[in-house]
Amino acid sequence: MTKKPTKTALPSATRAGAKDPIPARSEEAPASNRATRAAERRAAIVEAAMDEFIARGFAATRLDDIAKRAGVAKGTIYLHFKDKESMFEELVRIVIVPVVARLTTLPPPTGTVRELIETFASNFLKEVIGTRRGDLVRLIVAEGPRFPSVADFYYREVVSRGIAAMRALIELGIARGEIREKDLARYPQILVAPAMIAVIWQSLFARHAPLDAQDMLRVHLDLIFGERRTT
Amino acid sequence: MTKKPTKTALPSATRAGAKDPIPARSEEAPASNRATRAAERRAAIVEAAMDEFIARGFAATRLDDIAKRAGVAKGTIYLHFKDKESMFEELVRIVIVPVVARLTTLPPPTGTVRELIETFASNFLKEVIGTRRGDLVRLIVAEGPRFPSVADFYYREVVSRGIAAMRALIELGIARGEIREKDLARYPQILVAPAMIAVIWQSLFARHAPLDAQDMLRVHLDLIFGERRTT
Amino acid sequence: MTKKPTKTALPSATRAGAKDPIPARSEEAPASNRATRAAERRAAIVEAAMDEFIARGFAATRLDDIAKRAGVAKGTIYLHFKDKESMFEELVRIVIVPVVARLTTLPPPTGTVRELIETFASNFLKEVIGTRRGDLVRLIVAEGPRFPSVADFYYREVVSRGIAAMRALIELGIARGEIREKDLARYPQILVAPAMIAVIWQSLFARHAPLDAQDMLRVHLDLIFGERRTT
Amino acid sequence: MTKKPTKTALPSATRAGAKDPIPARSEEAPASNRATRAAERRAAIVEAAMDEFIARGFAATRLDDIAKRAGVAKGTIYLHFKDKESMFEELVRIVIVPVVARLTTLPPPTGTVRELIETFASNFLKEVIGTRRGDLVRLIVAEGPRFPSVADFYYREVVSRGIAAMRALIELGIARGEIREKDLARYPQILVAPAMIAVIWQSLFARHAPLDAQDMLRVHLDLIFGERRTT
DNA sequence: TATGAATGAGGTTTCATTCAT
DNA sequence: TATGAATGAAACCTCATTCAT
Repeated sequence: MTKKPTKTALPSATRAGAKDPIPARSEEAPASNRATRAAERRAAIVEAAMDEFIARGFAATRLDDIAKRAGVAKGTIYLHFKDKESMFEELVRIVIVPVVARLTTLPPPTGTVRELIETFASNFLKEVIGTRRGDLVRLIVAEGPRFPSVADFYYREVVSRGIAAMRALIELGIARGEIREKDLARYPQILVAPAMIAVIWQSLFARHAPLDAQDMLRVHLDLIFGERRTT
Repeated sequence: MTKKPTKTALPSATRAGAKDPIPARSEEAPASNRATRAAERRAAIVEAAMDEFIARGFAATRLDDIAKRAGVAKGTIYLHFKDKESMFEELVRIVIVPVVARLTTLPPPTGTVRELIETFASNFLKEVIGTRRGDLVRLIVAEGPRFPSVADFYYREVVSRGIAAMRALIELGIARGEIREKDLARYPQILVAPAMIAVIWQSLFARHAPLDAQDMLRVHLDLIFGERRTT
Repeated sequence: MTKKPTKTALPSATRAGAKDPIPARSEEAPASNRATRAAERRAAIVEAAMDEFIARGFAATRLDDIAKRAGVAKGTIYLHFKDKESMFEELVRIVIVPVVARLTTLPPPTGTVRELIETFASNFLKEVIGTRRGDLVRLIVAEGPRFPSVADFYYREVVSRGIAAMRALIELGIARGEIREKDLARYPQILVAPAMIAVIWQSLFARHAPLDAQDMLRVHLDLIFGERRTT
Repeated sequence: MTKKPTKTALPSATRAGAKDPIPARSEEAPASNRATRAAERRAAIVEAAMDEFIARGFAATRLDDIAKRAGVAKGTIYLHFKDKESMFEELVRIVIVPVVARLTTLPPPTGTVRELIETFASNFLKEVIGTRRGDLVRLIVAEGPRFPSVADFYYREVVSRGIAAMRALIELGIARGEIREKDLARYPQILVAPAMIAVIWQSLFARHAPLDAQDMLRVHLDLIFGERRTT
């Protein structure tokens, strides 16, 4: 018994339909050809790697664990990624791109600006706070300085777009007279700051003092729109 | 690499006292005895370790580099710290405690609440943004989940106190009629959120889009206090 | 820098023909599949480790030397054993088990009890004295107190069985009238004591005063069986 | 370890009269001068080192622990011993010499040979079994091969003398007709073998199966002297 | 003589990466 | 394409020894 049998026994099936729509259609597509199999494996690796990187950070994550969690051999990872570092960099892209894609498919703006922002923020909080996507934000904050390409990508794809979108909304609100503070358009960061804080708070301090992010956001919007809103 | 020998630049400090009855020690190099030397070394290690941990994160930091940067041998570190992990945990305490101590030495509250907050925040930004203390915040965000004791300590010593202090100020502002949004007292996090965002922004995105934290804070305070203030 | 740079200086030459039956059988062993190769490596590590542990004791043995002697990389050892300590513990089992297995395949007891014991002891001495198995006994004596599990295992598998077997023989001898000293059955240790002493003597004092273990044993049996036997 | 120990060459002068009568006269010599203090420290180091070496073996013993146990600073050890290896070698001498000295001051042989041996053996067992002296035997068995000078010294001072003394006794017994087995004089080891076994048994297996060494020895002597003795 | 902080070589162990199958 | 045994550089940590006090 010199070796731990491990086996972990959680092949890709385990988290099957849980996250993205990609993997584990094995029963309905038994004839899965080679390309499909490869794509499934790659997806499994991506899933597993995200989980591990989020849980441990880049340096402390072992490829061995990723392989086990993905249900592939260690060497297989190198068929899909050049090395650990570029895997991490690609990963962030792979995970972020569909999120951005979905967000940029904005619903047609209807209602007041406050309603728009409130709806958007509410969805954001629901989909991010306490989820893996929230941890991804924390991961980027953590590893950004050591992975400038990751920080750059994140800024380009997420932050700058988000800031621009917020600015557009703020300007609309100002034009419509919903927002009085005109300088807010220069700092859309203020709009999202509480949401970011909520995400980080959740990871670090939730067990000491739970934070009702939705309610906090409502108070914040009251500050900006200067009125009370009964939710 | 990151090495920076430093050498601590200890002057020769001709140890006197015990033997030579003719001291002849320079008045500016006071009795560098063994305990003092040890304390200096420990301080050098703390400095070096903070730099390395901030630059690389916990897992990627090599004790070898810390030793080189501190100008001591590898083994010397183990005279002061049990192992890498407890060194990290102690480090956060060592660096945070004096900061907290200074902040809790509150200046006598004079002027309007807005002036109080503005002064405090301005000092905070000046002393934190872009400094190692700001990076420490990012480090805690990054490593917190893997070092619960660090997150706990930070919450207990910094976050909970800061929240309490902010809440007191907010309630004072509400009582004095400076702040209209009464619910703000329930979420002092809103007050500090832009400052936190500024700290993180500085680490990650400053080179893409510099952020005038002081000005942003002024806008934020305008939202809260509902008036324009000429700085 | 208190010790010489070591140099080890025991390249593959050391174990030359001694243990590796492994290589260069390319034409007759085409079926050397991965599992077989792994088993061979494991066996090589076991061999090398036994040699090193016997030569230096547990604490002074370097895994580096074991690896070199076994012709594998240092990391390979950790594919087969959890760490140095459990390697040592397993090793003792690995080496002892087949010996015990062979001994418990008792030959059919024929002849007088003295003949039985004499044959058994003679074989024992031939197979143990001056061989690595003898050194293993010394190793267990040396490390036993620091490895209770090893001492326990050795007691359970070897000592208690050996004692029981000796006791059975003694009782048979008493019943048949060959042995007069009835109390001997209470202390079968007396029967084997000279053999143990011979093993230890061989390791420590042979170069000062060689000991004819076979002859000594004959004298000892004369004491027990009370008669002269012409060998 | 890679260094050959040896270095032997310690002439008897080294420890000349230095160590036997030394220790602990602190209460009767309150004016303990420097030489006395040094001798006391040295004795404390010897005591502590023996305990540690016996408990852990040579390689696993830390000078730090010896120093702590002896109540001196680590550096002090180097004022008394050249290094760890020669300390170990000297230690064995220091501890063994007075024992040998006492044993060689034999009481005048009176009574039957069996009585002589019985008395001697009884004292031996009482003073050795389960005491640190017994562990010293095990220590020498353990470290002997790596410290030839220790094994040599032990053989010269203890083993060869003991064998010679036993042989003389056996020959006396044969001459007096107490011992019938004349060949026993060629293997005095047989006489002491059970005692040695008892010593080792005590260290390793006592908790599994306690051994009444005194009683075992009586049975053994019955074998040799061919008679029953009522104790 | 005594101290103990400091050293740094060397030990054990880990893990990203390779490569024969 | 996939595997996973094997590698070996490099990390953490220990501890015999030195030396300034």
